[in-house]
Amino acid sequence: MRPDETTTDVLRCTAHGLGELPELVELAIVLTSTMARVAEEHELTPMQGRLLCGLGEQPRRMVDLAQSLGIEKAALTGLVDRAERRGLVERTPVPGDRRAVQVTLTEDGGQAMVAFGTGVASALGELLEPLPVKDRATFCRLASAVVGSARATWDHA
Amino acid sequence: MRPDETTTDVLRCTAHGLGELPELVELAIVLTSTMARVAEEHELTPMQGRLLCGLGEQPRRMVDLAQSLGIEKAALTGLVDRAERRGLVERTPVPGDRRAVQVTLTEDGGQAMVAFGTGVASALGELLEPLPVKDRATFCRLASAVVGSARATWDHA
DNA sequence: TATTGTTATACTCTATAACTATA
DNA sequence: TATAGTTATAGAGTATAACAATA
Repeated sequence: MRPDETTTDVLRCTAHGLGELPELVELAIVLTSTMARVAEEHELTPMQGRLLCGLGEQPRRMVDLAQSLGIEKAALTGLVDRAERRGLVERTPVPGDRRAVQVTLTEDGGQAMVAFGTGVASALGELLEPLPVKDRATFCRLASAVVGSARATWDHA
Repeated sequence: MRPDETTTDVLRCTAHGLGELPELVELAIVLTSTMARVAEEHELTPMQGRLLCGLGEQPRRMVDLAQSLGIEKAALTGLVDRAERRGLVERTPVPGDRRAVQVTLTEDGGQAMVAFGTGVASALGELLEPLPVKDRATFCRLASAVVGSARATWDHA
């Protein structure tokens, strides 16, 4: 099922004077739904997609991954359990610290990761396609600026 | 817990030639996290926030709401059950169709809806604050265009 | 027969608290 | 003591399938 507008209705009422912010709410929903659709096409949950992408570069420890994904380590335990059960990732020991474990991509997981990544990039590309070429770059640049300042704020707090 | 980058890593590897699309993935995460944070500040789940906003204008029927939110009607039953248990909404009969029910905001639900909507608008406003004034409008305009074309595509399919 | 909504069931994602093992 | 990770528990959100009541 695909969402249409809803959350934005109230913003149109309560946020007058605040500009076109409701568009950002819809944008969040469109982007999130798009990624969820791509994940589903590859038989992944959105969170599994993010997990695989987090392992694209190299194995990561649980603490590290939990932080990257913005979830508690206990939640990650379950996430990795399920991904492991599906043959996407493996837990391996970390040399030099017998408390820790590394999570690594399996062969299948690596393929799923690449397929998902490619699919997301392609789907987002299609989303921008209707825009004039010049606007696409502008939009990405501004998106990047917003993300950057948001992260800067969070890191301070 | 707040997420940092992760999903975008693989895109940087697999999506070369596709431009700055990874920024859009991060943007989705930043926007979604921001709305989740605001919901939490008002003791709502993100989905409850969306539900309340969907009822801001007038009562809605279950089928209608499920469609707006992009979930199955059975899932909406549970969502409304929990919201009703918290005193945010009520189920009332629809005159003229004894199969249907309307969902309406309670007094509390209405206040929560306005508070949440205001909070979201304010939080999104802060997110744009670091941008030059001119860029803010541009960003919202482009966001609106992306959303519009995405919805147009979905409506066709 | 078709539509509206609920119930039953199962799974994913999440948090908190308590625990084990290692540093 | 502090850190890494798991287990236990509880709750939210979701889908599918089967169902009841009404149109």
